[in-house]
Amino acid sequence: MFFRSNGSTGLCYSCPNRYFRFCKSLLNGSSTELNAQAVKNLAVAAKQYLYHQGDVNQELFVLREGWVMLTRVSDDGKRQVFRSVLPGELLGFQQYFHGPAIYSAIALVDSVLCKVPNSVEHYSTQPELALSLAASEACDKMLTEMYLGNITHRNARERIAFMVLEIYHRLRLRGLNNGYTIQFPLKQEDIADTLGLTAIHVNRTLHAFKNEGVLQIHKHQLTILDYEFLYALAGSRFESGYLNIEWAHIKPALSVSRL
Amino acid sequence: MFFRSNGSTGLCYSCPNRYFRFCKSLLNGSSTELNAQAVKNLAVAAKQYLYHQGDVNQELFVLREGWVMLTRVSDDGKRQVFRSVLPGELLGFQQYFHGPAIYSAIALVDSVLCKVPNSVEHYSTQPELALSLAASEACDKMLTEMYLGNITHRNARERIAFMVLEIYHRLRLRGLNNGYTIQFPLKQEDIADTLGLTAIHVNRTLHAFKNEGVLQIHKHQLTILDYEFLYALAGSRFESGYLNIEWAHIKPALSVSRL
DNA sequence: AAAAAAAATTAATCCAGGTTAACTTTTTAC
DNA sequence: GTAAAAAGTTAACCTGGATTAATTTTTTTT
Repeated sequence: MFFRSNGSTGLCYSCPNRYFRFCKSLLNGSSTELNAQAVKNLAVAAKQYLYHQGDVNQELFVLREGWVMLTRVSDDGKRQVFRSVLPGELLGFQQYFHGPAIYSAIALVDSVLCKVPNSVEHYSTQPELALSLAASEACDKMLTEMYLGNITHRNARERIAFMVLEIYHRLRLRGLNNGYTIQFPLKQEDIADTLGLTAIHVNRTLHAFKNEGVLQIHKHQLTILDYEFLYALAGSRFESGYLNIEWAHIKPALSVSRL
Repeated sequence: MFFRSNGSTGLCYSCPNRYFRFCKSLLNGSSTELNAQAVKNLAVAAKQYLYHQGDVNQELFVLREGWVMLTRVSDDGKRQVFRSVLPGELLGFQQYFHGPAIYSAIALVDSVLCKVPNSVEHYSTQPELALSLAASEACDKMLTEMYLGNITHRNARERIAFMVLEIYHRLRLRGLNNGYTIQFPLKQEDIADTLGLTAIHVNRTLHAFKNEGVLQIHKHQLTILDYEFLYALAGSRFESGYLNIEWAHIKPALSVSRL
């Protein structure tokens, strides 16, 4: 990991994430010194932890590029995967600044993060930023609630269909798809620990999907072969389109056109 | 439902929830006109909906007294229970003000809510309030994540043990317990729809707990008979005590003493 | 390029919790 | 106070996904 200041080069002004809510608030801030100019970049190599559960004094980051996974091992030794953090999303906010982290953050591919100012004083002078933070937390909460709804009362095929579509759509809104193909660094065990299944059953299900011509994963590339089928399996979870409320309002052009 | 203004009577100043973070911020606000004085009370009878999924222009509330449950029926007809809202907690915030609600809010017992100011302009003049909002969302997110972790990879007994302890502790922090007994308006079907079980299996499990002298529910009163046993079942979820981080910091005296 | 480690694959067996179908008790409505 | 509806209870049977165990493929390290 290394830090590089963004102050003089003003990387924010050409960042592909600059239209995402929190970044926009940073750039719109009345005091550039406390906002975009104060952002520092941080490179993290694949498989490196950004921080570990229990760490204190953690910073607030926006993922600039790459893929970060939030995960936690509980006392009974079981591992829970909370979610993936995709470019433009915040990570590291906690209700109490500098309290211990409840989960670890690991970069699954080479990633670049932006460390952003995070102090009560800072937010006091930038109320819009504090509100963006609340919106970001509300968005994460909604995503978590969707997963909760997906996992309670739905079977393995439906869960996996949901997860694949959810991630596909989140990447597509960022233009990070190539048709129906996306980069997909999650292992089968990661999928299992996200959905409350065993890696073995995830394997069985993915294999069935491949045989049925629904979906295939090969060398960290995921291709959706039968979108309609997946949608029919997972669809009722997307009904109100609340998955992408935030992004849709920010990058409307991207959210519908490109495929 | 009826509204009553809080302005002249200043109900906030004697409210038992006034030390909870969001309310404290309201009371601390520089402009009392825009804060505590602007709060309006709203009474909702048991079994009445406060709002329905899909409703737009919903307001932001703090639950003053009572019990509100957040629930949603998805396209496939299945019902998901998200969580219970207990006194002092916020409900109704969404990333986009006045966007459609993703779930319904129903009062399970006669309840009183406080409608609080909720507009961009308002938060702009009260950055501390916006930050409290972010903290509240982060707290909800954490609770949802805990449930997600509880439900993935844990069996029915453990899930129910967790849920009972979680709710018991949240009530106890508010002094809303009577020893090991609490008011418990949730039906077995509500528990099932929260935990991803069937009502029948919840019934079986609760019955077993009763026979084992662990726990009993009778006439909407829940009594924990063997706390240690429940804790051993659900315990590893409480390990870092992050359940009550927010409250512990605000009402430390209550959180440990009374039982 | 070889060795070691990690991840994916496959099969056999088993059980926690779902499903269906009564039936009983409690609560609500009139 | 009675009827109707809702909630809780119980039992029999069944299945989706867990468990265990072994093997193959891929990735990483040296």
